[in-house]
This record gives sequence, structure tokens and C-alpha cells, in this order.
Amino acid sequence: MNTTKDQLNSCGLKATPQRLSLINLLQKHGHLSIDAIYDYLKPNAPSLSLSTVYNNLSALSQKGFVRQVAISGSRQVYELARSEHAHLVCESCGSICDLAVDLDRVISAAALPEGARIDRSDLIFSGLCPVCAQKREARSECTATEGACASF
Amino acid sequence: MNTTKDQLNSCGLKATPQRLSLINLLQKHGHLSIDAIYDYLKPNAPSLSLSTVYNNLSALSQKGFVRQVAISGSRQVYELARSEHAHLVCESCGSICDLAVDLDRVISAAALPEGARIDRSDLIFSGLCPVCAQKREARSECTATEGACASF
DNA sequence: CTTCATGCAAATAATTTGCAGTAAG
DNA sequence: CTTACTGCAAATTATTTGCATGAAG
Repeated sequence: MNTTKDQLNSCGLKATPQRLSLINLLQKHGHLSIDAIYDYLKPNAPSLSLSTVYNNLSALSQKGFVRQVAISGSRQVYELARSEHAHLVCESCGSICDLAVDLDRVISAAALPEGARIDRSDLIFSGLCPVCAQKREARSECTATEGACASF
Repeated sequence: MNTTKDQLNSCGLKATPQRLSLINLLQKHGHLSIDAIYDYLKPNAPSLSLSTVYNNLSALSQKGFVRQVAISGSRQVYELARSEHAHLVCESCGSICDLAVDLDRVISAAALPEGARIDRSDLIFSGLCPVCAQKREARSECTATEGACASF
């Protein structure tokens, strides 16, 4: 069978506990910033160093295990590489959710120049998630700064 | 008529020389990082401070004059807010070019959840621009690190 | 005049590097 | 055994803040 360990080994990366727990964490939580990753892992691995997190994320990105997602205005986040999908970032609660996407249709909606090669596509929507959008409607006249409603 | 100065004033921003030259620069060069902006402006305004560039970019973004574009793997870049468009980032030469895009088609290609509100969409393709793609083909067996072919 | 913007210096945050010790294959 | 990985400290790089001066409206 194809364990995470085997996958790592097969592309020349050693399966260290730090790496395995990092991958495991990303499997559970979809999108995390460097700091969030560090904060999650630290309690169970007190000796973990932040530079190891940096090292591993960059090693894993190079090998294609992990994808770095840049969101304008926020910190970079990292996710496990999976099938292509879009992201919806909620400006109110900070949640990021994955959206199924028909990549061919996205590509055909853009006027790509003849001869360009596309290796990667990022489609990110920013706005309000359904939960926050509804809350916003409820107290529509109130311009107060809104509290968080989901995870960061 | 509606000069840049008037536009700034009409939303409560003073039209300082620093701001005007920043806007002017972004009009010429489409997408620039903070450092590139600073390096461009500094020679003609030796007293310009980097924190003024930060301040202005953030003031101008808040008022919607400027858009911050996050590109995974690179530094953030800034551009003047214009009609919606996609970006093609060339991994080889670093150039960024604007692509016309049919936003409705992009949105309909994604499975957006019921009730979400979309305030902004970012569609970024990464790969090779036509020029670099062609060069790559020409010397296809050569895996050498490629030189730059356009501006950064 | 009054408020906002600039520029400087200093503080803080983010990321990278060098290296000795350690563990994975 | 050998090579790659970890963790630490230090170095860089990036961004933010506080404040006095100066300019725009």
C-alpha cells in the first residue's frame, strides 16, 4: 500500500516525525498559515523549531505535496496538493473554504495569449461566507466591527 | 475635468507629490512590488521614505485606487484598480501580464455556496509566457536555469 | 488654521542561513 | 555508514509604529 511514508521516500524525502505530523495536520485542517501550523504542532512536539516548519513546507512544496496559496491582504497559507479547486475567503470571519471548479471553463473564460503554458491556476474569491453574509443582513444598519464566526 | 488630484481629494486624500508620482508610476508599469516602486521613485525624490510608500499604498488600497495582488511564491504586487482582469505570471522571466476575462463565466465555473457574497475575484495563472515557452521548446533538452527575458 | 502626510529612527515581525548534532534509509 | 533533517542562534529582510516637522486644503 501507499503510505505517506512511502510517498515521501519515493521522492527522496525522509519520513521524519515532524514531516508526518505536519502532513497529518494539513489533512485535518485544510488551510493553515506558518504560525498556525507551528502553534498546532508545538504542544505535541515541544522541541519543534520554526525553521523546521519553514524547511519542510518548502521541501514539500517543491516535491508537489504541498501548495502555497497566496491570499491578497493576508498571510500565505498552505494546503495539501489535491485536485484543482477554487477558494472562498471570508473577509469577516477569515474562513477559507474550498470550491469545486471546472478548470476548463475558467481557462476558457480568460483571454490567454497564444503559446502560453499554464502550470497552475489560482482562483480566489473574497467576500462573505454564507454565514457571515446572513449575519450582516440581520443587523444591516449596524456598521460595528464584526466578531469572528469561524476558525482562522 | 476629473484629474487624479480631484479623485484623491474627493475621497479625503491629499494630493501630495509622493502620491501623484506613485500613481503615475503604476500607470506606466502595470504591476510592481513595494521595493520596485521605491527603487523607481527614489532617484527623482531622494527624500522619499519607504514608510511613505507603505502608507500610501495602504491608504490608496483602502480607498480602492490601488489593488494588492498576491502571487503565490512571490512578493505582493500593486496595481491601479481597473476593470476585472486575470493575470498570467511567467515563472521563467517573472513578467506579469493582464488578461481580459469574462467574470460571469469564471464565477459560474465555480461551485459557490448559496448565500455567499463575492466582493473580489482573483484569477492568476502561472506558467510560461509565450516568449519563454517558445525559448523553452527551442532548447528543450537543456535543463539549465534560464535567464531573464523580461522585466521584474 | 487644522488636519493629514512625510520622513526618520526605532521597534516588531517574518524569513533565511550556518552549523553541530542526530536520526532515517 | 551516509546523507538528509532538526533545532538553535544569529543574520537578513519586511513591515509597522511613534513622533516632530512640514504641507495641503
